[in-house]
Amino acid sequence: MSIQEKIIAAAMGGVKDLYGAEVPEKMIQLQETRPEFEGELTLVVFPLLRTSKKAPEATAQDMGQYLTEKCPELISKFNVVKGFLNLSIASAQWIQMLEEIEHNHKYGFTPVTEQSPLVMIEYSSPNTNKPLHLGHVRNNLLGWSLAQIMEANGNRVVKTNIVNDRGIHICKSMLAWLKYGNGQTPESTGKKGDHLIGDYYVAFDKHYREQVKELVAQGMDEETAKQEAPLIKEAHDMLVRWEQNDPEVRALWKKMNDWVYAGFDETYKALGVSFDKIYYESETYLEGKEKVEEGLAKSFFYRREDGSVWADLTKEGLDEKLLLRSDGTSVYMTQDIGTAKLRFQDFPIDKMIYVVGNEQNYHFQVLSILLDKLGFKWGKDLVHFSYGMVELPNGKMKSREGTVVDADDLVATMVQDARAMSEDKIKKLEGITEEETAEIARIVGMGALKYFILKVDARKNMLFNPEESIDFNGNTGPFIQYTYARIRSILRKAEAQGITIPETLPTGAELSAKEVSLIQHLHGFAAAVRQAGADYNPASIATYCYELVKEYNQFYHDFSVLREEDPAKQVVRLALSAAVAQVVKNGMSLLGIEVPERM
RNA sequence: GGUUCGGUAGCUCAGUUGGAUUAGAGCAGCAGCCUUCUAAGCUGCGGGUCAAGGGUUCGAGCCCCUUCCGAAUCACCA
Repeated sequence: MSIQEKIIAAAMGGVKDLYGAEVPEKMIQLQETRPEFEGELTLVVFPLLRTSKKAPEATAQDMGQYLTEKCPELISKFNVVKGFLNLSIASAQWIQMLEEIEHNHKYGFTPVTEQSPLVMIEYSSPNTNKPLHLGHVRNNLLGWSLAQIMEANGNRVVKTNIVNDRGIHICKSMLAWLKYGNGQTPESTGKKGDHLIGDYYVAFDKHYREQVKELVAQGMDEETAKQEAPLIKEAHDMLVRWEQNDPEVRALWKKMNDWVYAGFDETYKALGVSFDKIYYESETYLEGKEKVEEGLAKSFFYRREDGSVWADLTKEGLDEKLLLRSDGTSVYMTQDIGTAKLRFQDFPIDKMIYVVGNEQNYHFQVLSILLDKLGFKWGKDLVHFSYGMVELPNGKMKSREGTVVDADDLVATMVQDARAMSEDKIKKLEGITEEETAEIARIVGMGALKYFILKVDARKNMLFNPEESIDFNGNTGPFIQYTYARIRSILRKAEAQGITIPETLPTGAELSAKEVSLIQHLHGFAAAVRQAGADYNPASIATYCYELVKEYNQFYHDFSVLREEDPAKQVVRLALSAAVAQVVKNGMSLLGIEVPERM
């Protein structure tokens, strides 16, 4: 039972003994005491006034008296400010709490068992016609972090990726490669496959627009020209041949997609993300048609004279939604239904989370209704983890204007910056090798990038200015990593000096306010993990880590661990430091951020 | 126009189910602190009509209503 729970139980008893009435638990409002007042926990008595029929001060006084007399081992003293009863908790209680946290290396995490709910998280979901950019980076980091958080909350997690590997956009790249590629390959050019394909996508667009321009110059109106340009016709023709399983087109398609996948794999590896199961739209898009036919048979959907199939969602306050085109081919929605079908065949999903940008809020609103109608039990409560766009100072990223921030470039820049940053500092570290230096630069650079993105509330659009490098000081990933490295250094030195943390901590030591506050904050990790899971909110974990570390740095500045002469105080401080390091490491792992032993 | 989501310091962002005279961090600016466990740190100063107005109550940045500003979306594109 935690200290909070003990106090709440005692306070409920107090209300009954003092005022003769049972009150529900939520009437006992316990919160952390503000730093400017004495005490650690505060009981807000306003909700109890109706029961006590006394003034706030008098009620708080009653309760304070009762609690100190009833549980002297728990509460050492109290003070009353208006309707706020500030309680000082006995040092021994805090030390005991610290001991529990320090012993449990997975403190705050709920174990996963065979019976745990199965949560599938879809994220990343790239197109195979261009390399990943900053928007994908946000998606991947959020998806990965969310997966870690769900797992820490005791869910079995299946991370999945749906690759959009078919459609007109891939045909454009293929066609451009055939026309202008001269047989280039990733090997012959030394270029990552995804970047190579991206170049051809751009090349297609360039030539296509030239053709359109030419047709317009010949007097054709622009809309017609866009449809009549020979290149786009060829691309459409290629798509038809693809759908007809033309061996030549399929072979080219496979070859080029494989180049892209090899490129993506490198980027995913650098970002530290992975998937348990990858789906390809080329394999799922036909499945959706069957489900639509099923829905048609059950009259969930209807067919128009031209043959197209629609869902009427006006009763749900939405529009009518197209599910199959008049030529019988499927649209985006149909594919998502097909993918859902396959997924449910593969896994007994209890909850489905889609990590997809907020531009698709409407799509998922509709998808949820459709999946529910079609009998997917998780359809109704599917979670669209909707995140905002990454904007540049002059607006959105636009590939046509060349303002896209490339994922690989960004990663390389971050690691480079971290390297430059650490150059002079790291030399001070004893016996540092080139490998370790490079590894630290990687960890710190990625830490800065990941934290920069994840600390922002996912729902919000966020700003990235390529002109300004991402910070390494202040509220940043490296700041947190640095604190971890400092603690590890203390722990190494303590070990070398033969100072160890005993199984049972001495409870006699008097704790400073800063130490108590740190233990309290450590204790809050479990609640922070729970909250992050309930809200699907990685940013709250980032904030938690920052605040914990900020507090530890103050402690670090004001107190010494190794030079403390009272052995009881020393081991408590050592245990406190070890616990902070452990919680920081676990917290950062929920963000997919590694922590270095030295930096 | 409908729907959804945002608006907090010069800039980037926190702010748990409503709680305490003074709404917090970081960056940028200024001023201090390294013979002592790593200065990627610590301390201090300046900086705000929490978009505006009304309401609910012991109490509102947070809840309700109206208005203003911004974003996304409302395709036989994905």
